[in-house]
Amino acid sequence: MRPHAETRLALSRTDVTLSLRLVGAMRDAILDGTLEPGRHLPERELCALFDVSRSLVREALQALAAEGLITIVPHRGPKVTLIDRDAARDLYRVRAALEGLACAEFAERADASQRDAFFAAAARLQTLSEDDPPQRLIDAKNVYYERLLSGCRNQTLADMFTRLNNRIVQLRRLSLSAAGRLGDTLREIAAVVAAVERRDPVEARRLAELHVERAAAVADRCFAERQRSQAIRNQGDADGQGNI
Amino acid sequence: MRPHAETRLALSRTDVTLSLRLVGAMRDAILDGTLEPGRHLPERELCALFDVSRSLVREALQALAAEGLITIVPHRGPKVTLIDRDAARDLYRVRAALEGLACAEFAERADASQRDAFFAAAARLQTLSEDDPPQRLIDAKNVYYERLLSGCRNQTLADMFTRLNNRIVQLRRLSLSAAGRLGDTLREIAAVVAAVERRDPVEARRLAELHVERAAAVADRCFAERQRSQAIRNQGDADGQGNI
DNA sequence: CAGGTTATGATTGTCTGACAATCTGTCAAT
DNA sequence: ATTGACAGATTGTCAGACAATCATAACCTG
Repeated sequence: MRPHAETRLALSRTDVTLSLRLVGAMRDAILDGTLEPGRHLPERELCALFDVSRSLVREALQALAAEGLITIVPHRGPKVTLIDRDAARDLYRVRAALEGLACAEFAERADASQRDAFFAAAARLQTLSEDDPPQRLIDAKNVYYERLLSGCRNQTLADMFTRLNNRIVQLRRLSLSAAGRLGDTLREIAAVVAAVERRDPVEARRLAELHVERAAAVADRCFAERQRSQAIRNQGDADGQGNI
Repeated sequence: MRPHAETRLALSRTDVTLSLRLVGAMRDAILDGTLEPGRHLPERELCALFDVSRSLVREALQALAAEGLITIVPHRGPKVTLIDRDAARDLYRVRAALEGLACAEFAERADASQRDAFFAAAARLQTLSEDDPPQRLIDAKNVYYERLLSGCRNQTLADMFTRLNNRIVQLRRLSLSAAGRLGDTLREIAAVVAAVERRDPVEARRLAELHVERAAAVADRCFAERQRSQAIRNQGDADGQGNI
């Protein structure tokens, strides 16, 4: 399993089948907001949209449902999972634990080149400001996490974190735009990176958890505001998503 | 989402369709070892085994693959995921983080009845000894975890932990039988429960993590022994499972 | 008009059969 | 023994069919 010389030469066995590409395409469409949260997704519509047969659509739906990105209610069809305030809180708490673990693992296990790559991504992140286009920020953060996870040498952690993060993406679209938050974010991350740099897993973990908790608080405040402004007009579709 | 009175009366919308029952049946078959780890699973064989069509089998396979219980290599078909030593280590590290979080959350958020139920399960666990049939031990542990998770009031955490635990089950079949381990296990758990009882989330978390780390060490030792005894006879199917 | 009932259309759940693409193993040829 | 070609088995993908169920509109009935 550990990459030997030959492993580098092997062509990727993934992404060859239509099935896999479909799952990827649907996932992307959900993550980038093309398929909005809460949206109902009739199978035939998906067939037309991606130009594949119903079999493939249904297989892909099963996979995405297992990832939590869509929610299937029997006989009623799939919907893009909608995250309410409580669910968001839940997600962030788990994320705090996983991100903390990731930072600790990285601090302990990453090799020199993985550390270099990670610090480079962290430095790149610090150069950004609120004026930059949001996509650039998102990309930079993705690279940062990608390298963090790859240095952990823990595939299970990487998979679980990535999935969790995917589910949170739609929230970030709201909470990241919170005014003045970027500065705090970068400071918090810098502290984490510093701890990682001096190979202090305990402190890296603590700071990473703190960072996520702060982000969660911001997100929760966004929910509170949205809730207040939207008043009491939405009770029809507020449920129907808890039991994934 | 929070269980109100009506929620208790609602009939489970789940488990009605054949599809869902199939996934459950296949999951059970993997967890109880009927389908051994590493075993190749041709679709037609599964069709015959569960008496359903290929469509359903393929959908179920997608779901289980997303859970990590089976591994699908394109054009080569599905296999029951085999967990090697490194993967086991990875799983246990994540589990330590999640179990620690769960205990902390429970200590902070469980209500009186959830605490009662949990303590009862913990007490039941303490009554067991190495002489009891292993199935009874497994059942008791399952109840313990079930109540722990339900008291966390965090569905995401419950789902992720349950899945992780499912993947670890096949390991437990080996490591739990480690001689003399049960006493330690029970002592460690008792310490966790005590911390939960006095509502000390920080300590509960620390002790839970410690407990899982100990279990991981035992499992790793089992791997080391098995590796030494099995020598070098298995290189044909040792790989083929890293990239889930 | 309110409230419940039935008919209707749309969507999902499940099966079957088909065929191309790909893998695995065999067997002959060098 | 290595190479190459071939055959059988398995997966990947599609299309079509029909029953079960849901959502809704039309319909009674009081």
